[in-house]
Amino acid sequence: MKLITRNTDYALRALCYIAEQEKDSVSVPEMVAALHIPRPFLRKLLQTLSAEGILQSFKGQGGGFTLAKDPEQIRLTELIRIFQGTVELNECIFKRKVCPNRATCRLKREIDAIEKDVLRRLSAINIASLTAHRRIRPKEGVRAR
Amino acid sequence: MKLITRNTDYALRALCYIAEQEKDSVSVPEMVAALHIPRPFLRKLLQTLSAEGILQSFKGQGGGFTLAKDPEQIRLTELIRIFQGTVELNECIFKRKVCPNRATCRLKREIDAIEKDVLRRLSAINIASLTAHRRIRPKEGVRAR
DNA sequence: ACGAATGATACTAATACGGTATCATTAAGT
DNA sequence: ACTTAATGATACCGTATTAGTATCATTCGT
Repeated sequence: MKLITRNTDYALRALCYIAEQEKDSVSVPEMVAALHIPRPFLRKLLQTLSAEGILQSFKGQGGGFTLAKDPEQIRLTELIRIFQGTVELNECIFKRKVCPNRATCRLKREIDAIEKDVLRRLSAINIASLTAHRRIRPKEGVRAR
Repeated sequence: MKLITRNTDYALRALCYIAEQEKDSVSVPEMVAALHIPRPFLRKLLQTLSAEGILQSFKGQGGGFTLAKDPEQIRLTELIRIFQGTVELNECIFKRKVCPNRATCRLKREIDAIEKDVLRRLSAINIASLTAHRRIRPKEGVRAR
């Protein structure tokens, strides 16, 4: 049973790495060298983050990725949602229908409470809280090169 | 992302059902009728519980299953271990080796803390806490029929 | 002896996870 | 304009886990 899959883990590492660089953009080759993540896998993952609006990408020679949001705004729960779907520790078998079992529904309440707790704690984790120093991001849309 | 799989869920229901019956043993046909779990699936699951010492089984005509332990002693964490393996929300990618990433290790500490908390709360859940009333179990090895 | 139950075990189908491969598109540098 | 180095999009593959089925052997009450 895993709470965090490799996808999410790699994404976290990549995002932290990007956040820590004092650059305008970080390329895949650089991240492959630094993080030892399989190249095609990392690429797919970064593209997903880009499509989700977490990274901003720059195509062409000298291109790469940069954070599209403040590090504080990139939360672990969001990454889990992207790569692992909704956080539902529970998922009652009898969806929508009235649950016919008293014990099961009591269980559901318990698990729900635990889930809420886990989510609260997970959502406190973000890229800023995982990196030591803050990075000054360039202004919206501007990119000095 | 699921914390509890269907196996574990079904096992919980079956165990609660058995606990709630005031009988010496409960048969598979009865449970199939009551719980709507696919028969072969339920059978396999009960056999596993039997092999793990959680249920006691009686073969032959009129046979069935009964709890082998007090309901308080049958914990959710135990069922999760049986059907889903060790509870490890974390599982660092770099096992044994020194983790090369500062941010990742900070994450690991956080997740570890959350995991400990989840386990503590899950282990408080057991068959007794999920069923309304207590069942008076027959004495060790004795079975009036 | 028969029937109704569990024991043991092998098999199948669906899904998620981890990873690869390929071609298209874009933009910088010459 | 051409080349090159980067990302975009998309399809594919292998393995593990989960969910479920099928079959035959064994046991025991009647």
